[in-house]
Amino acid sequence: MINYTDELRRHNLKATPQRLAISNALHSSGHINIDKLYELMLKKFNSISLATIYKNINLMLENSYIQEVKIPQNKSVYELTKNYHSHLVCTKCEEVEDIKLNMNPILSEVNSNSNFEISKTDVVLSGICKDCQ
Amino acid sequence: MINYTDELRRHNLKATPQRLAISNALHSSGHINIDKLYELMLKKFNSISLATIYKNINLMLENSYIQEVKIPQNKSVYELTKNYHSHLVCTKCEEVEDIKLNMNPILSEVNSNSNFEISKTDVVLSGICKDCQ
DNA sequence: ACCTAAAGGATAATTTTTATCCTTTGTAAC
DNA sequence: GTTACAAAGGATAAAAATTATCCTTTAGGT
Ligand SMILES: [Mn+2]
Ligand SMILES: [Mn+2]
Ligand SMILES: [Zn+2]
Ligand SMILES: [Zn+2]
Repeated sequence: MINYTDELRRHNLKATPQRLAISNALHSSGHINIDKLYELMLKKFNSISLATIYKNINLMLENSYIQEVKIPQNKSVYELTKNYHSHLVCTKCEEVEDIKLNMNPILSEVNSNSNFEISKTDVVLSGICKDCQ
Repeated sequence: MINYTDELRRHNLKATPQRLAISNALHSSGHINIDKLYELMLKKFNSISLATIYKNINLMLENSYIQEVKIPQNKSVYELTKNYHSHLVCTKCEEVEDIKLNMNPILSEVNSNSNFEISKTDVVLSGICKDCQ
């Protein structure tokens, strides 16, 4: 149970109990979609509003406290902002893993092939995870 | 104005006028989202139903006639299925370009770092396109 | 302790997507 | 070319997802 009060404030977000709980849910799940997050939050706050979830997710995204990861053929998942990394998505169990990949080969390839100035790379690799094979 | 009759049938899709028009819209735009596609189609069929657009996009996806590309912070775009490639997205003009990238460096990196069996890679590079810089 | 802008909850409204139902049509068999 | 029929289109209702509104509560600064 990490205390995210300071981290929230650093992103100009008031440290409400709901936000602290969302932070911990994101931390312990790693990556989670809106519906699952709402389910989890209902266990802690039996009358939390779905609107509160949406409002917070959107505000946290605006303030870069969290990031959205778009998953092929599935709902987006959200995670606490961390150092740049790519994602592995298991098509069986739907689990999302972080993986640190060196993007230099790709970035230099783009550089030599086009005049595009890249500012962000989103890489999602789909397949079967260790546990599912 | 390419005739997509055979290509549609190859994917077990009846060649209706609406589907032929959708095919051509996808071909000439390269990548297009649902709303823009609907706008374009309305010009050709002034009474086409939005439901027809959705039904066809979903069926075409199921039959692998088209592919969805999830764009960070934006709506998904759709394209006719072609050989594997990655995407460049301009954050200014929103244009989506295809780019052929060699994924081997990444695939081998994953192989040495984990037991994940990759079957598909989705790479979206965001930045500023040639025309916008 | 007090003040106030911001956040939460309840819920309405809006937007997005899917389902339904009836009419029309693409296409295969004759 | 005609026929037959499953499939597709259009209109629209329904459902699902997301956002807005409004009033109450509260976090955090003074
Ligand atoms: Mn991650
Ligand atoms: Mn493409
Ligand atoms: Zn798995
Ligand atoms: Zn551009």
